[in-house]
Amino acid sequence: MDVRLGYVAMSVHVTNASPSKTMTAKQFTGIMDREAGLRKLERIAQENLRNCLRLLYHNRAYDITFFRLSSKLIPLVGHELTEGWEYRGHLEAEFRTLGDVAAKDGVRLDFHPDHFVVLNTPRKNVLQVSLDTLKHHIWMLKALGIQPNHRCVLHIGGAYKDKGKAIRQFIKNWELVPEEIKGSLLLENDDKVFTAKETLELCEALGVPMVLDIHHHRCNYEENEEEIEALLPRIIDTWKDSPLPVKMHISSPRSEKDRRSHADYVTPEDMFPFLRQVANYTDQLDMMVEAKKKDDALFRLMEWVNKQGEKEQIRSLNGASFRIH
DNA sequence: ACAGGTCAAGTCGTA
DNA sequence: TACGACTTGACCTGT
Repeated sequence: MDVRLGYVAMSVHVTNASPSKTMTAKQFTGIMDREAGLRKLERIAQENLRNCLRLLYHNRAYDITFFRLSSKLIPLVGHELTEGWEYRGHLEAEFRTLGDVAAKDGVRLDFHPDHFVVLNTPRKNVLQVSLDTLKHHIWMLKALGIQPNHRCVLHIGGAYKDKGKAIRQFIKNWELVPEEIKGSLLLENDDKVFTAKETLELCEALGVPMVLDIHHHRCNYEENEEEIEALLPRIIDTWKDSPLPVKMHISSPRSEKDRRSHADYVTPEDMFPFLRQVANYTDQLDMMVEAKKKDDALFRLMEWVNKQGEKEQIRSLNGASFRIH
């Protein structure tokens, strides 16, 4: 199986290159001239996009071809204070440049809209805002020149004291989700509420590919649930109609006491034995490394591959990719 | 330069 | 009904 590693949003090696610079609503309100405020937001967004471009050049230099974009590229977009803001024309050129570089390098880009996007909410207004946020993500993907299919990862959402009911609410709300948004989505198991098995069953019912987060699974599974390997063929099968390789998430626990939080680095023992299991079911995998040390965690894993890999029958391909037998 | 508090958004537990 | 925790980087304020 060929594995390609990716990292999330920002680099610890490229400094002063945040893609998530922002302005608070309070600051925005304090600017007397609203138009001047909007121009400032546009300048911040342009800076974020230029920083993303620097990250893509960094990725190019190290053969990293899998990357999650920040969902905070455009500050205050979707907030009621900026209603009617015509930001698109001001940012199209930057998005196109980014998309061109990513396409040239064969980079897989995706988003993980944050936890305010909740598709199984019983509140109409929350659903509406969530859908608006997703529409905005689809606009960004198109501005990058990317087909929006299977690019936005979400969790199922809240439990609302009854997980069965919460799943039924998801399916009910799904009817209200525009087709284009449905097609852009992926669902991921979370670390507190919905287990891998529950997420898988929903994905199968809706025809949505599933992103398995193995760390979340280790934090959250039913006692009587089958081993993860029993679910792997079905998880991988949810990708059969996708143009993209299967994607999973990996991280290590911060500490024994705080097992849910992400550690600085990924412990090889947390990853490679698991990859061997996955390799029984697919020959290609994109693995998103969710570690505090971002790209440095990825470099450390590749160092391990280069040093220890041979005796484990793991061979470095180029940059952040390797082959596991 | 640095430490500590605050920030749009949702959900959940507690009071 | 209201509030802090959750979690996170960025930014502000005070020193």
